[in-house]
Amino acid sequence: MADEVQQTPKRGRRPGGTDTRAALLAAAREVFSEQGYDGATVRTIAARAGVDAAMVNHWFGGKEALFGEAVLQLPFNPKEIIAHLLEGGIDDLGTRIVRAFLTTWDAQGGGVFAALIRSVAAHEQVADVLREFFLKNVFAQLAGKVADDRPDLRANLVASQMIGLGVVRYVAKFDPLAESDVEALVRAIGPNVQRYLTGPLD
Amino acid sequence: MADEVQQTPKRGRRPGGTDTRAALLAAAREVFSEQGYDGATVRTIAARAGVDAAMVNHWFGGKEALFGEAVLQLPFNPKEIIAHLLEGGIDDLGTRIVRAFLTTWDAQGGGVFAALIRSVAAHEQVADVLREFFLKNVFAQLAGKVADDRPDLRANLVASQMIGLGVVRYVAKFDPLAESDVEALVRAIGPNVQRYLTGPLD
DNA sequence: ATAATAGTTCAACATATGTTGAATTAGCCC
DNA sequence: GGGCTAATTCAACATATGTTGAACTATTAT
Repeated sequence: MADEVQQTPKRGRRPGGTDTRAALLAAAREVFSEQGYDGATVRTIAARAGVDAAMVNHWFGGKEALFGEAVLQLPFNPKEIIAHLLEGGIDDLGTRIVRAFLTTWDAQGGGVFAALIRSVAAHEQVADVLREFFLKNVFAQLAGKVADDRPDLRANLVASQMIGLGVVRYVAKFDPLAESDVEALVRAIGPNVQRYLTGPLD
Repeated sequence: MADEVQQTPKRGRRPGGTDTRAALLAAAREVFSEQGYDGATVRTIAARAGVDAAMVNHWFGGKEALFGEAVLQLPFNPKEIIAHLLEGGIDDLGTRIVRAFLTTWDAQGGGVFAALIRSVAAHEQVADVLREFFLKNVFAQLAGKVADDRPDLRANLVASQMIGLGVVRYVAKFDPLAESDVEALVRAIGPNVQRYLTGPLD
């Protein structure tokens, strides 16, 4: 009598070749982007992926490992980008750095950059990881190409302008900078970056 | 016989004119500086102040209100600083802005700047408050003094370089920039800020 | 087909945290 | 000095969160 329709069973393995791991990674990138490390809960991420929270531990071993795979696995390869930039010579390198920076992060809607900043700000450990990352992937490559005196400082100065640009455009969202089009900002900021690369520092 | 020394009683009102409210404010500034809004727990702040966690609710009504009084009440007056900077004319304003920025935040050991960034990053609301604050106290004053074309964008650009400098020096702590002395950075960064103020933007 | 394995959910645990109310004590006013 | 008020601590609550183990089901291997 009881017309209990056999719904999709709640427990046990799902039918079909579902890729829960990939779904979690995608959801994690989204939620970490929106909420930062602390704000993003395992439950929220799992819900977005349509699976149980326990899957995070099953597939990644925990929240922190998931973060490592989701956010630090950037949606592009910085090493390649920089190598490519350096091929173009150093004369208008500042301009090209700014353009590459903006087009790269704009493509993500700025969310990934904001997530990185949030995580760096919240966790000293994350800051350490990123510092290491910058040193090996960005600064090391730049150092050999810029002017001879104080190349490390020059790389830091470039980083300061780029990070500040990212914070103002993607996190704090100051107008009109947040709404300006890429080429206008390239013209405004590029020459300053160029001075950090090849100009006199005092 | 029992030589039980009468220790300071654990409960009840304390003897002497203790200013618990001020102690909490001081502790809150410290802990928020070190840990950011989420990282700083009410219990940690209260412990640092040497009182019970319930005092936060008693004196401030809750953690959020305490944060508002502790961190947003900056240890200096930005409006005055900027007004003073503008009195010196516009020719080397960029240099003087960088010097004022560094000496101001260096005095706090960089902790207050880091706390602001952490809070902005973690809470959208805090970001709104600060954006408003910047607009009224900083940008509005600058806008009338810089070059005529696109004064708002110029102010944003200056902010981007200053914020980036702060993040690299106080939050991410990239070397050698984090360890450089103030005047070296003034010489390196000042001219770039000056260009944002008075130079051509394209 | 049957057994083994991997994937999945559920419930529960342990911990951390902001908050609250009762109990307790010091200062103040008459 | 006696009562009233404010200050303070303690214990407990409610909630949120990362994690874990048991139970259950689809797939895979034999």
